Amino acid sequence: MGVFWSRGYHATALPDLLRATKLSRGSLYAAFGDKHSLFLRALDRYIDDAVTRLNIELDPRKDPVDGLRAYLAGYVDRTSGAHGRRGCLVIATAMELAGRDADVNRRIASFFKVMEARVADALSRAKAAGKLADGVDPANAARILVCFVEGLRVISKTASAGAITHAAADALLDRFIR
Amino acid sequence: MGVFWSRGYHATALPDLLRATKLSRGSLYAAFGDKHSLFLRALDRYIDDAVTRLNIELDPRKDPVDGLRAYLAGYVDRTSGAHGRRGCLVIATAMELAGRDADVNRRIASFFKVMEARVADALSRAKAAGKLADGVDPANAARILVCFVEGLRVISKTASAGAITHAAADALLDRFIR
DNA sequence: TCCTTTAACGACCGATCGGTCCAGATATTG
DNA sequence: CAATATCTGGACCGATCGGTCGTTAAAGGA
Repeated sequence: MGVFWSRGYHATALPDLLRATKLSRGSLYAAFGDKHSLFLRALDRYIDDAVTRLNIELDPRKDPVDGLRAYLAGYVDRTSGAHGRRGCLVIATAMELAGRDADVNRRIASFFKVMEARVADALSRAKAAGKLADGVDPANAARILVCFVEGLRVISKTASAGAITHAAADALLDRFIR
Repeated sequence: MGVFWSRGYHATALPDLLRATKLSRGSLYAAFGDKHSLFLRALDRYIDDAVTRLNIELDPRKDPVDGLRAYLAGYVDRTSGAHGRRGCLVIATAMELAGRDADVNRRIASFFKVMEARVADALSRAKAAGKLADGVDPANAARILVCFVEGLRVISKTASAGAITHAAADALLDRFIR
């Protein structure tokens, strides 16, 4: 997974995968089929990890505002420094392959949908608890937050997301909660 | 430019470029040097176009709030339907090459910086005109808006940005202006 | 112990990659 | 019109791509 994450699909050559898996060519093809299948496996694992984290942070049994704060803070941290420059496998894959690879497209679309749904759910719970500012629609706000964090990962491929970003994330959430 | 935009750097092979430029291999190399130089040229043109548009939309002589609205609306439109699925050359390049190509990194970083600066400037002017909501910091809000639009381009690689997105963009801006 | 079965290995494959270079067409000039 | 300069096209190059396959080593059972 790591090698695809660091380099992207096309830029990852068989020798890279062999080095990463410590397998020989033959064994790798016996175990995973082909490069594309192996990539799909890696992508699935990456997405699983992300969804798991999402389910923890935005757990319905926890306070939704705390959850949202943790969700945003997690993204800010993950986009800082070296981690940030590594980027995000989902976004890189979306830009590189989503348009021409149906298997990939399905996975990415579903992931974004799940994330937006989880965030929207947390916002709805916050609204029900009277913790949202007036006139905030959970669906719209969820899309805003998701776009914000994904955009974060993009711009922090080049510029490190420093203190400003943390402040921006806080400021964004503060616009929604009361 | 179009072929790099549609396919990405690595996935664009010489034959694609020959077809797109209607040049032969020899002529193309005489005119542009190599694939990398040609790509940089395409990237520069793409960025130039974007900056030009930015300068028009956020022209200091026009109303900053109108400008910001046009800026957001432009991105939403550009991420809808087929245009959206084509994605954004800057983002795709950022994810694909920024980490390993200094020339590319410089261009992308500078572009994001310019965009954020233009947006922050418009927000500052809006604040000076008393059009911003209480407690809104132009620098933070600028980062939020930039991340939002870039995130928009990412998620609309798979899901079409429909009416919800338009509403989200409006909702976001409405949180900042009074 | 020896034979069978399984799994790992890397040499090898055709295709295609980015890049070079020369033959021939075209245009220019005296 | 002829000689020269310019440019273009595509054959060709070594390297590397993703993928296959025969060989060899290891493991399991009788």
